Amino acid sequence: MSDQTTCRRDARPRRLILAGAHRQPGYCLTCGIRAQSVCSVIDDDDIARLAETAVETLVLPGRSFIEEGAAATDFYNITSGSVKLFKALPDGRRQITGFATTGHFLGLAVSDQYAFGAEAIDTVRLCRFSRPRMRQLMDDFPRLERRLLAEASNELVAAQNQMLLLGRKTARERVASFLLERMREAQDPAEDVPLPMTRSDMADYLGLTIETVSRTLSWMRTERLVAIGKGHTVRIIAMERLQTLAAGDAA
Amino acid sequence: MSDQTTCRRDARPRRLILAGAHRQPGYCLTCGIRAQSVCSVIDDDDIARLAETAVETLVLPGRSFIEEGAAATDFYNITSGSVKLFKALPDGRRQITGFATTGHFLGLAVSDQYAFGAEAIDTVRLCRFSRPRMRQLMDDFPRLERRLLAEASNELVAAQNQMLLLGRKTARERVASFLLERMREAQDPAEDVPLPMTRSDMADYLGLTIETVSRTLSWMRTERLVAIGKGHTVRIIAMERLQTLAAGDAA
DNA sequence: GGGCTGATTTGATCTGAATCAATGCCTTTT
DNA sequence: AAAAGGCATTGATTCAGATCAAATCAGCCC
Repeated sequence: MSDQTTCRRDARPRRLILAGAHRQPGYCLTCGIRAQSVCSVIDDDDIARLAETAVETLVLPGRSFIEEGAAATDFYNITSGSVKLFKALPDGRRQITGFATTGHFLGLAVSDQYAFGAEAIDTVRLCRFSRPRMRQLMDDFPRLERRLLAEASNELVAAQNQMLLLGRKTARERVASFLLERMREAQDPAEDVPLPMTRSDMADYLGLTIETVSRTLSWMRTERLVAIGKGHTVRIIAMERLQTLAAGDAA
Repeated sequence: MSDQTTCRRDARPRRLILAGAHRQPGYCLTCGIRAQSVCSVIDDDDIARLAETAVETLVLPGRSFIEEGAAATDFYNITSGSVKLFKALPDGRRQITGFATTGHFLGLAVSDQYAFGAEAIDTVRLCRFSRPRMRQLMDDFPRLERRLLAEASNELVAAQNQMLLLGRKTARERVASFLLERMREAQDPAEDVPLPMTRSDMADYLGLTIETVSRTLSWMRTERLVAIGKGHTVRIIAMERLQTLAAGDAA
């Protein structure tokens, strides 16, 4: 743990640059997740402008690509994989402020510097947009700025819900809320809820400890609220009871 | 307490409408806080457009003007007074997500409905802008939308800091952080820190109880970190020690 | 298959803050 | 001026979750 912490603090963010900027519009034209991301507001006619701005990046599991406090030079759009966003205290205490996945746009919560760090949970692919270029795109395409404002609004709503959870919910209510949120985020809600992150990450997101997260999941299994599957998945069995618990409505 | 809670839940938001929309640009031209608010991006030449959109509103202490879950019809700009923004659970547990004061623009954290409630701490004056009209202004004045995106970004940064506080800080660290934040918000940082809200509100903001907030302030007084003044003010005595405590850096 | 490492679960004990209770203080009302 | 009401402080006790410790599990590598 101490070795990992040291390594994480001193290591420069490492990632593979695939090929630098792709100057051909085909890059963005063939993007599989364009429809669900902020890029969808740019028409096919103008797609070259977008493509010349985007730099595709691969980040290996456990590697970070945004360092808290660093100068805010870029925006990022996640094209595949899972990312944890976090803030840390000097003694290593950590609060994960969000989990981001395919289609999430990162970089709105900044002033001059990044207010958070970002680290890949599994293998992650990103498009990186430099802030000056993005600024120019926003000026040229007002729809883009409008879309970013909508993204920011959604993030603010989510942040307020997280504050309520952290400030006032019990451990059980927090874990229940977390499972339901993960389910909503999944591409196919009918399947098992994918939980690619560790118990430690969940704890850092919920303001709890690893042991309490584990204990609570075990309690839910015993109460037949969920079934804990293999390969980092959870199946929700008693959906309404879980929702009642998450809403703070249990008797 | 229960009587107040009941009243607060059932009462329709009450406020005084001063005179309806002011159709004369003089209204916004003479606004004392325009320079520090989002309205500053609108030039004097175009001020009539702004004035015809703004509805001045007076809200008495204790009254709410935004109801969580209601249809999001308006934005608000605070022109004087203090406001608490909050989310509530069914059993009355409450999390204050922010304190807003002069110059704060409210209404960005919404989807179709308001995700939070807002209530006046003291006498509050507001300008209200209907969302359709504001939408039109944003289209006509791209600077405005850009400014709102910057406001949203700042709010996201603040939200992340609040998540860190709620998720990982001790009670002492929380109260210290709160005092420093209030000091930064005050118009004149050289004077005593104004705390117009009750201990209960502080507790709901910090994820603590009334007693813990009071105990912690008393401890700080005993340790000569602060002096607790009359009329809802606190004077910070040992600034650096308080900053160290708030940063989670105390030994 | 065996060994190793990191993650997860489980058990026992501890603790920071919550809860409950009472008192004090300040402001408003009569 | 006295009473009432609301807020703040203080003391005693309790408790939800943290901390500490150990056992088990899962995945990877040889």
